[in-house]
Amino acid sequence: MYAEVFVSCPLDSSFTYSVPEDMDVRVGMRVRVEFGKRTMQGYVVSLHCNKPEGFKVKDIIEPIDDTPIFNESLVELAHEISATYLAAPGEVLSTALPSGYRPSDRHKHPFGSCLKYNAALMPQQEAVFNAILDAEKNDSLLHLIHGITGSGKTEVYIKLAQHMIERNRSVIYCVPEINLSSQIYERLHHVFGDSLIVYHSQLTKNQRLHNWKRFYSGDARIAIGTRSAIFLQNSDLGCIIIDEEHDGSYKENSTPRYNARRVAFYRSRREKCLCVLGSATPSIETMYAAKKGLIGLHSLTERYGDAQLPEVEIIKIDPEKKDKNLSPLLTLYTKRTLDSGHQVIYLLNRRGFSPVVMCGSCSSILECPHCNVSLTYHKNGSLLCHYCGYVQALPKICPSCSSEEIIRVGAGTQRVEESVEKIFNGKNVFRMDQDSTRKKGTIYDVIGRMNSGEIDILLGTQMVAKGFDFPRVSLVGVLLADIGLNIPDFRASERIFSLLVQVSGRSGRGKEPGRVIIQTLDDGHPLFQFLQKQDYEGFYHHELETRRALCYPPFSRLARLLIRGKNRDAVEKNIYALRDELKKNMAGDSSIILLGPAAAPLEKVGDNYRYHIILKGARLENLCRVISLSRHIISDRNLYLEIDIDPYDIL
DNA sequence: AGCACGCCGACT
DNA sequence: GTCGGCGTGCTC
Repeated sequence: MYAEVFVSCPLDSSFTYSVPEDMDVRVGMRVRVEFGKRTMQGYVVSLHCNKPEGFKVKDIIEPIDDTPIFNESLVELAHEISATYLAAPGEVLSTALPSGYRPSDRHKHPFGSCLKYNAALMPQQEAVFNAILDAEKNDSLLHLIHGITGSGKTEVYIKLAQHMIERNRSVIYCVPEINLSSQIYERLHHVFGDSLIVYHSQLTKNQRLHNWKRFYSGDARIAIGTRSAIFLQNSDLGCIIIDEEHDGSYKENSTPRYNARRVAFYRSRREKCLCVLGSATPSIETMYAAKKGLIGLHSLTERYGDAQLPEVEIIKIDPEKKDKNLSPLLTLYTKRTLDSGHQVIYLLNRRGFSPVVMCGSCSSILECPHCNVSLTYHKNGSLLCHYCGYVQALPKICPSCSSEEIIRVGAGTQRVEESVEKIFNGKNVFRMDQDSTRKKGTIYDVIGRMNSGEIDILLGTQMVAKGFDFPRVSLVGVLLADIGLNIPDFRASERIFSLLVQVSGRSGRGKEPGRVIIQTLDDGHPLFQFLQKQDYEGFYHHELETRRALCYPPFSRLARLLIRGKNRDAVEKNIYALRDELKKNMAGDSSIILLGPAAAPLEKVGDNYRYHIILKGARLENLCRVISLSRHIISDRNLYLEIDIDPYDIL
């Protein structure tokens, strides 16, 4: 007996190993094999009796699993993903499957008591629930729930999940971040008990394996997790839920660069299961597909309970003024809100103390020696690179002109925390960013302290914007809405609009009406008009026209080819060679547009120079064909070619 | 991707 | 003479 085995290597084909007489090896098992000089984990995708010729066959060393942990349908899915994202099937399988050896159930989820499940659906929610199930009968499987913040999308998801589980089918519930998964975990646990598992990268390998097996066997029927949960296997998948479908974290940032949302579409089609996307600010691509009728569109326009959408005010701030971080109006509203016993959330999407340190004499900016980004000053006196983690002490004199006039420009969460504490003396300010929540469980702690009323002002980066449900927050302040708006990326507007709608939605979730104050340097930017009216439709149409004019998605598919390496000349030389090869292979295909080559906006990260080419094409197959034909041109082992199909950002 | 082999420069 | 640079090729 012989087994076709994939290993995690950038190689297209499987390898044949012989199965020793007395060894129990079945399709869907992981095995240990000798591959060249090393032993690796392999994935058995088929068995046969044809003695291969032309090479000597090695024995499988031993099976890792005693029973299969995946089936043929995952193998087919892996091939589809491999073809779409131009990654090797073995690499896809190793990403999709858990890698532990000994299943462990030692994982304990932190429990709090901040959320309660309310089973009653409001009429709109009920209508959406019914519409989706009706459509399912007609094999209409893809659905988008466009629901304003606080409209109770989660209740609809839960009802759908219950419906499936009652019919002995299973459910995968994807959320963008682990952060959110612990909150929703608790809520779902009340409903589904031990039938629920979690699946994300913060579990250990063995915990992942344990949960994978529980879901695979049908012992657990519902899984909540981040993007990797999209690969969970089950004999009868009934529904995939992609919450906050617009979120960029569904896109994997290393090979295979898949998007869990697209994988969900593939699985929905293959396994005839429902796929329900939800968002208050759907991605332009998803909404476009919905409006074209390719995805069923459902709206939730009312907030759950008695809550109303908050009132939004846009304030132009003067960068010259001393109180630019906290305008008089925001200060006033904050005082009022705190005086009435409510809570405030401030969003400042930038961590550290000050994002730029420059010399007042020669105006040179201190940059990371490994990346071409400015170093951020942190409170402990260090200068930190937010890309590669490089740390150095704040220099006493300017490295280029030796002047002693070192100025810290701009404000991050740390600096604003200091001034907010000063202004609202005696109030409890909590700063929530990557630096303050590095320790496990901190976020859970914050949730408890917000609910108990211990925290008055929660100040943080985009972390504070997502998914929280604090009924006593009635004011949200965005301290500088411009951060990230002007980066050279076609999704910048969409990202910021979504973030600002999301954070606005944290205000006014209880009985008290909410208010949002957005401070910006550029109140003329069209985005703010739509934001002020909480007008997603308006923003969508505006953004769609921009995309149409420049032929960006949804009017094209994109592929990004990036070469990185330590030697700038080699990178540059090879990106031009790649350009020539692509052009050659594109000949006659006028449907593909090639942009570049150019230095990537982040030209150097971690000592690697980065140059890229963007391809736009009407059809993904054509893009993939041209890339496949051209990629071999890069053979320099000191260079690395990143192929990113449907990139989320192009920095 | 690793990890070999292999073929030339500068060292004890 | 050999230690070690990284170009090229293979992995069942």
